[in-house]
Amino acid sequence: MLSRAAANEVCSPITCKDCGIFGLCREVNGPDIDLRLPETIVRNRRLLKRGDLLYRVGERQHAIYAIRCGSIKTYVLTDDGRIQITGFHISGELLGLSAIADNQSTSEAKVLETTMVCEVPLDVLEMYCERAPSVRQQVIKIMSQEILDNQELMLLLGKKNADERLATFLLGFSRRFQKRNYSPSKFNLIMSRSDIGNYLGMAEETVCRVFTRFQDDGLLTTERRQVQIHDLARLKSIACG
Amino acid sequence: MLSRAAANEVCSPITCKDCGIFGLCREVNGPDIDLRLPETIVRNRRLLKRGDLLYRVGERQHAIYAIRCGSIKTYVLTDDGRIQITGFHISGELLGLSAIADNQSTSEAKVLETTMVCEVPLDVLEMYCERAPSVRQQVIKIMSQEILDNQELMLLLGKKNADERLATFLLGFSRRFQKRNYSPSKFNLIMSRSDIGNYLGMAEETVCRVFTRFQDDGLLTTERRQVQIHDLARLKSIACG
DNA sequence: CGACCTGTTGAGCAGCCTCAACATAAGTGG
DNA sequence: CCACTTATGTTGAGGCTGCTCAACAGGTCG
Repeated sequence: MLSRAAANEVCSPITCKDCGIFGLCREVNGPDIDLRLPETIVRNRRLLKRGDLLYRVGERQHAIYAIRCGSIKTYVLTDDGRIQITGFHISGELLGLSAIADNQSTSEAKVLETTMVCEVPLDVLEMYCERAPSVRQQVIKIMSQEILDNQELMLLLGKKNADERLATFLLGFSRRFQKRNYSPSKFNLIMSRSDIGNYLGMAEETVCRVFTRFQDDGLLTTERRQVQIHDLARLKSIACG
Repeated sequence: MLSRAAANEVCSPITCKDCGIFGLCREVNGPDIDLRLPETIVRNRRLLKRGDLLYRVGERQHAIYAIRCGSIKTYVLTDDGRIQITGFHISGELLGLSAIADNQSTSEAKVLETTMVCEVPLDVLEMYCERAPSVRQQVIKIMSQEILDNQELMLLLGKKNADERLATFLLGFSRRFQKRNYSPSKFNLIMSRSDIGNYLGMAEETVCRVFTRFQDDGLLTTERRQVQIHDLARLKSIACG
């Protein structure tokens, strides 16, 4: 069997091509070339290992980040330390958008596996938003998309039962992997059962039980974090929106 | 006792002063006057009555909206028609930001009481984003703030119990009314118990029961939608983040 | 090899939901 | 203006989904 890293993602030599702001970089080097912006929008790259915090609550935040390869979870906290995971982010996705409001992060980002991120300082981003219309439009589009994703999670947390939650979760990952030309029916989950449960608003044990039930029903096969979906259609009907 | 409308909001003659894009309008008429933008950013105003839909799922959406006076609830739906209310919006707030991603609304907006909205077409907004840096920054800030608010709701839906949910909800409204120079401790809720329950991910009956318990504990007094909070500090400690 | 982390399964319980009945306010039409 | 209908809010009883606590198996890593 493939190792976890090999199955989902492969880190290639550092280029701007695969990062979440690929579009931004492309625009800078392409259609808007008349702007003669001397440098790339990415000012720094950082290599992080499992458990590292990319940013934490209350910290001043001067940049947004794009994941080049690897994966990161983001979460918010209650006063007494309870955690709600708000997203699992994989290569090509942007992080830190909620900090733009007041340059201060209200959430935390923890690295799940060895991860490379591209850093875009907020002032550089602002400069590009000023000069490159397509960059500006893309930033707004990405933020709008994040609001949309959050709405879907709220629907899940507020109105779905355990089966629907897990089915929705698996479908989401299936689609995201497919978009990156990985298999939509066979993939490695990058996070623990406990993290899945936290994200979906249910106990770790309940996640296990639903996985077991899905497996007994012939919907899928699991072996720890490796998932093989056998009946995407039925999974969709369970997920229900 | 004051009527519901009179207690919370008073509609003044139509100016741009009180709407959510006041800042935008101000900028257009102020610091960036050198831009010589001929018109105001608001192109249309609409008067809506209780039950009207401002926009609905799947509809093409060409504008965002600012509430001048009144109130509107927004919600998303599952395939089988379950609803999750994602927000209650009052005067001065912006709606429809999630539609920018693909010019199509994935949520619905239903009017709770007679309401006046200002309409800003997306292309006009884009034009102002191009020419007025402060408008651009403000739009991004507002979207960032919405992401932040949604994160708080996810925390509530995923990790809080019934008491914490209602306390958090009441505090949120207390703060919003205070920001508008209304009393933070005495106000009219603009929505039904059923809507509160839906928003907070709990049954209408549970909302009632928690209200009753809070009242028995001397935290507050209610009479239908009129709420008087007696112990904001204790409510805060219950809300827990 | 032992310590630890992660995942799985069982038993019992509790918080909240569902269903039902009723009270009161608000809306509607004659 | 009143009688009727409808919408909204409140309270009770009982049941169910999913949580908590606990034990254990299998990987992983020093």
